[in-house]
Amino acid sequence: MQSNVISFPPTAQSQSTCTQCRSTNPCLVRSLEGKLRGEVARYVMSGPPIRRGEHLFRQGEAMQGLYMLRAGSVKSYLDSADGCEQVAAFHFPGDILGFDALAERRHMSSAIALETVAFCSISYERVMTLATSVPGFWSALMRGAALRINDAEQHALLLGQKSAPARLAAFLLTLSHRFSARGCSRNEFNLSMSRQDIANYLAVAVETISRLFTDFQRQGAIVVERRFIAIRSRAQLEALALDGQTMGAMNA
Amino acid sequence: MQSNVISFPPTAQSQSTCTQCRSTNPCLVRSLEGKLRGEVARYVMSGPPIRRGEHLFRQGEAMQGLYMLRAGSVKSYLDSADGCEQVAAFHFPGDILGFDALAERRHMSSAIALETVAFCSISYERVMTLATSVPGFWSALMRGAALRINDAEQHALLLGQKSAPARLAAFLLTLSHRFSARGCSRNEFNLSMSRQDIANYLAVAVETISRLFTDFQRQGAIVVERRFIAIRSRAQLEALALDGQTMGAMNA
DNA sequence: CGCCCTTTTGAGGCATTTCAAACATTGTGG
DNA sequence: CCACAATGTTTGAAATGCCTCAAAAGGGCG
Repeated sequence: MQSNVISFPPTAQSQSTCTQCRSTNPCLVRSLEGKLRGEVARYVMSGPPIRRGEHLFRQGEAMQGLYMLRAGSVKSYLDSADGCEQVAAFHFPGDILGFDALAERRHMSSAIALETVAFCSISYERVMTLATSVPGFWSALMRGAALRINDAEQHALLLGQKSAPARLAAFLLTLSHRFSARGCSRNEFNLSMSRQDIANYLAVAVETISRLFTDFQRQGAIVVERRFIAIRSRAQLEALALDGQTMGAMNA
Repeated sequence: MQSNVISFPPTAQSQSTCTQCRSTNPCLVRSLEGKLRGEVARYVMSGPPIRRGEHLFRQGEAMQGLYMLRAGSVKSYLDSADGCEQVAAFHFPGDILGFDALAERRHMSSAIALETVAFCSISYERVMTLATSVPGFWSALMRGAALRINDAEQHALLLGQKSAPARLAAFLLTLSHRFSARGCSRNEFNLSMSRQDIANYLAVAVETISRLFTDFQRQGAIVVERRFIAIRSRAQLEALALDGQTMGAMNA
């Protein structure tokens, strides 16, 4: 698959597009108070969109800054020493990417566009400056990082405690929730990721995903047609998602 | 298991113990420059130690602040809707806990002491204040959060891409690394967690952990005696850790 | 229109789990 | 200090969910 490396948006004072931004998606800048918003907006860069298969950043690269998704969707994944890949998360408009690089100033994961993606960015230096000068900006960032932690921990819970059917059901419900939070239908949506991506994220074989989709449909819980998903019976899906798995898994 | 709820250290101006602290472990405060250190140290509270089985905080509780481990070890875990538990991480001296609560101001996971634990804490309000007033404090915190993200993502990779033997081998190597980074032997150490905890963290059955320990020992890679572990052949362990698992898992 | 990649479907195999039962360890009260 | 209970650990044998392999069907795109 083609994967051009995307150059970071120019650091020169390219005009911030925040003032003209018509996006209705959640946004780090827009969440700030009016006066502070302008302060931050000055440093938000907006580069050209990137297309499917292009990387926002790659594991091992030096950190440039943080990225804010404005449109499209992104998959982030890790490469292990032995060449395996693990999809860590899917990102949608309003999500902030790049926290993984804040410890070592170097990306510990890669992020690739699943479809054409528009995004904004703030350089690491600006982030540092703004964090201590603009009240609210720091906590907004910290909140973003905390959300990523929560999401990653939930991911581990999913992989560790749920059966394959429960993982897929929970995945669909999570997507539904995220879409509805962005003003989209919570019962009908299109998947921007392939079956392969879903399989990897859920740590099951592609064939299993395929079989489960048809099973779920046969049960009347959903309707699947290629990448289109319609939730027919949320209750049924929720029941499927609760089916624990294997081992007792009790501790503490 | 008894699990008394530990009250948060008094918010009254109890003297910070930072100045008298003799700990040689990594520390958020000690990592700051001399002058700033004093500024932060004023707000670091030190409560009484808690014993094995007592909680630092519980999932769902309102966030009080952040905790810095000074001695002992802690296990953090998530409860899912259907009563399953998933161990998310093990924490050792120098680690910061509580980031999981920064998004909702409410803990999304629980933390329980595996042995007697000494810790310091900073209230949420102080964290907010210090973050914008003390240069370096913000980035130190952010770094802590980023480390937690990296760790959680590695955890998902482990669960998603490795066979049971590879998971255990990788786990032992990670422990070895963390202990050596704290000045302890990297080849001999005592596990502070039970087989059950390890099994849950690695998402395999307890019996499997038990069998693997004896296998590893039989292969000459390690010596196990109760909770004591000695690494005999690091190379062999590393080979075991690399054994990928199941499915091709290629994407991007 | 044909090649290529993704998705689907089927059959068999295997790593791990589950179940069952000894065994060791720790803590407790007499 | 020793039985006793409770918990944690080990070991064996059988069961199973999911993977692997194999191959066909379906779409997208040059």
